[in-house]
Amino acid sequence: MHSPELLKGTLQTIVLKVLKDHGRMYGYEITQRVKELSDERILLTEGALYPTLHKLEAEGMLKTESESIGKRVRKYYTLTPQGKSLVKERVAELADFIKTMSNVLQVKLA
Amino acid sequence: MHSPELLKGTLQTIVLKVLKDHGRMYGYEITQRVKELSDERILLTEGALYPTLHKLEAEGMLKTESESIGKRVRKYYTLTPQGKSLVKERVAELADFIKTMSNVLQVKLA
DNA sequence: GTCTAATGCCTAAGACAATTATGTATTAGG
DNA sequence: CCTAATACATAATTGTCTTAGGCATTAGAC
Repeated sequence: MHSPELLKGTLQTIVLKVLKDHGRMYGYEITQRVKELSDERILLTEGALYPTLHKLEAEGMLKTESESIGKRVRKYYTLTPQGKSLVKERVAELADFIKTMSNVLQVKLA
Repeated sequence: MHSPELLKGTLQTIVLKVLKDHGRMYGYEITQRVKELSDERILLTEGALYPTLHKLEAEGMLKTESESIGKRVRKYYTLTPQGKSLVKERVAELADFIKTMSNVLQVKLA
């Protein structure tokens, strides 16, 4: 697990990007996917994830559909067209940030 | 300038690393060096820098010497042996974080 | 058959690092 | 003379996240 401080500011970008690549997903699924992609290093907490999803929805970046699985309800999220634009922006921004940090730290990126 | 949220958690690492590479430095000098290394993208604010330097000093990671330049006083910071260990840790941690993020975002790092 | 871990959603209180806003003072340059 | 750059510093506020709750269903172990 990474020092959680480093994750700050990256959560929205991660969520958006995973949704872009995978399409329709529900909250829990997103946490699992990120866990997998990050090799257990990024463990999204629910207290951070759900507020973020709700915020992105309120801003019109995501739309939702609820689906019943047995007696359980799943809430699926999909990117809106606006959301798709935002992903590009955010990913570009974070990629640029990563490159800048690599320069400053003079770290080689294999 | 980057979205400032992304910087969170990286400030200590940046300061430590710059001090390791350049040796004895004073606060203002650090801001200028980081600005240069980051191609104007990372502009350390004083409200963040000085508290960080003081904190690292209080933890025994840095030692200080004051020097008079004309009527002005400069406070020079140098890494202690403990500080040198910390740099390695922090840089390794951040490098690992960067790699993880690159995987999750599937960004190519030229 | 019962108990635990995993699945699945959610909100609220608090921590923490950084931004923004100040304050003070010196020095170089137009 | 006045402004921008140099140089230090602290306080109030902001924002994102962690921690800590709460609720309910389902699969699997024993």
